[in-house]
Amino acid sequence: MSRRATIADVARLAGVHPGTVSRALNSRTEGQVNPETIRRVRAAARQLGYTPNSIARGLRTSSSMTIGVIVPDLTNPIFPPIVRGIESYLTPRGYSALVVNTDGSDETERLVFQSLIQRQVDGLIFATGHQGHSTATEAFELDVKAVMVNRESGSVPYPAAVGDDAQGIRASLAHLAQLGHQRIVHLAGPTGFSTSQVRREAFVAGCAALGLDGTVVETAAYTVDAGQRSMERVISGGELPTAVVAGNDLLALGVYHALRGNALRCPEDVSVVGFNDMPFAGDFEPAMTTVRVPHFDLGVEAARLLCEEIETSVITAIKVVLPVELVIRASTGPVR
Amino acid sequence: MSRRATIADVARLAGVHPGTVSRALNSRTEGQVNPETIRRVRAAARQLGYTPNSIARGLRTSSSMTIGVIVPDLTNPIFPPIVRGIESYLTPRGYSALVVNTDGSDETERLVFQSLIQRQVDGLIFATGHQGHSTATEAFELDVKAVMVNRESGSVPYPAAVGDDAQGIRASLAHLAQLGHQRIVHLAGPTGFSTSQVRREAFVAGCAALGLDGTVVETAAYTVDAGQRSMERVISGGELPTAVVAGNDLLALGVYHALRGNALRCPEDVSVVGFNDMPFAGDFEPAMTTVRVPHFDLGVEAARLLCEEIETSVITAIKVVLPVELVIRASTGPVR
DNA sequence: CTGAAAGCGCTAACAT
DNA sequence: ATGTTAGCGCTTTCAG
Repeated sequence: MSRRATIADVARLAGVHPGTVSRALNSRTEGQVNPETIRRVRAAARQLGYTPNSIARGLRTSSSMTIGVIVPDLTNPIFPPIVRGIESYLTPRGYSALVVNTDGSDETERLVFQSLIQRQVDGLIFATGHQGHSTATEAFELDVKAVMVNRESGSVPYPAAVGDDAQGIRASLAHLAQLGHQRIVHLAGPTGFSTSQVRREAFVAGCAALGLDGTVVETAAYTVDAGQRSMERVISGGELPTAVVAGNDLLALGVYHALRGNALRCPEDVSVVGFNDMPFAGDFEPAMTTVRVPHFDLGVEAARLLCEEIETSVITAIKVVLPVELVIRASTGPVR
Repeated sequence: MSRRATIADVARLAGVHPGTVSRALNSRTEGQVNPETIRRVRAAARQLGYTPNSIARGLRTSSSMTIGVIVPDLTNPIFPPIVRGIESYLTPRGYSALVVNTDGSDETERLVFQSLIQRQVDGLIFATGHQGHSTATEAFELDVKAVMVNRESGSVPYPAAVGDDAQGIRASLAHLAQLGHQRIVHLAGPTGFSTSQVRREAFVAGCAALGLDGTVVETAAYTVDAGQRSMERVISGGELPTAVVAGNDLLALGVYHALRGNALRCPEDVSVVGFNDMPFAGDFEPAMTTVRVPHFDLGVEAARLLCEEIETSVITAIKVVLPVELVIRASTGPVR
């Protein structure tokens, strides 16, 4: 990469002072400079192929115009839409999103957090909230502006953009009750996540309200394997439920696998409801009944909350809850 | 965010010159400084919670330690694994990956390219290669170091990490021939992408070699909808093939939809082979026979090629081709 | 082994 | 409306 033109080169060619070039090229300050001069500066800049060096600008203005986004694993299909939503808000405002993965490890998260801080990010979006979230605590103590997305913080009063988990579970339960289901198992996501807790509590409350025989079964992680293992325990435990409300779609997929492995059919033997409506959930075998969470919009809202926090410099512990919608497909049917 | 400690603060506390702090804290130069001094500097740094400002360092060293990654759409399930592969190579080497989306628009790509250049990225990884790829041409002319991943460049001699597309198609054809299929349609991806072209040529050559009756049908994009539309044309066109080799899994999913919409069964009426083995391809209805492409490893190789280019400053127009593997599942069966 | 000094490219007071 | 000056935080010669 050959040496690139600087503001000094442009100034020389346009016959003005570097400071003037800076003012002429910045939309906020171009009002302070003669239109004719602006024209000359622009021409010189174009001729030299000048591109502002945002590193130098960032050093001077102490704002990098980049936002760190911390996700557990980009490969989990709910995160790409969230990230795209974040970018769709940030990009038009001149920010870039620096996305990093933690693989669910607090240790890794601390490392990537450090690297984001070194890069002088203007703010952080955590998709990794959980109880005892030490990185969020550290960020909070360092006065780093941040928000949570999808999951709420388990440890600090950062704003959050989340889906209406409780409503999603209530809708699932109502749907199952209407189909005649009575004995229902909830495969609860791992403890420590706000999503797991809210969904679990909504399940218990919902069963009580509808007079259903609900049982909560733990899972070790939000993964297909964990869902399969937990469901296999349910199956071998005797009394089969007629329906399963899974903590998310991955767990529901694990339920599919366990059912198939035990020559049980879905929905004929057991109905299954997922959560998230991850991409292609409608193409699974059987097409999955699940709760659609507006992940893209969650990303947009999180970015908006963060930008407001950055601009106003006040940490408003607001929570934005977006509505969810039960999508009924082929994995649920009448009890028989 | 309160004012953070700088190297000057550390120097003052440790009673040394800022230059010495810099040397003491940098692994490449710490050999030049007294161990006892290093200890004192480290203690002072820890006490102040000092974090190096990589923006300032980048300005001084004119290297940002960030790599731009340009993808069409993170929401397309083949890209997250590629991105993770890239990061897995870059992160341990101190680089960060700045991922941006183009949504397949050259205009958007030029914009994000500009923003990456302003951010002084040390190199670029394009997952967007195609014929007349103007952004790659621009990058090349600006002497920007870059590599291609998944698709080769249609316009400039940048190195590329790609899967063995031709081999994948040959394996698919051999599998279908063995099941007795004769009349086979290839749903070719849109022209202009190296993947489309290589797969299409391999299909034609493979059919000739195996004595199969192969027909190529165009698609407008690598999407489910485009696959469905093209397959519907095939179905309404009369003579139904006994098997379809789709340009990728999304197109194959579109074939599923078209078949279902016309009360045709897969694989009983038509066998279908996809390409990529995208996540959850085994959970579709029916479980998809497809060619597994090692996307994560493609990302690793691309990052490696780029780092070599950055370090040696020579653009070696190398191509790394990774092996692929046919994964046989339930969407292909004997002809009947 | 350490200090001194310069400067990466830019912006923002201040002065004119 | 434009020029002048200083300096963001760091690394890297050059001296000593």
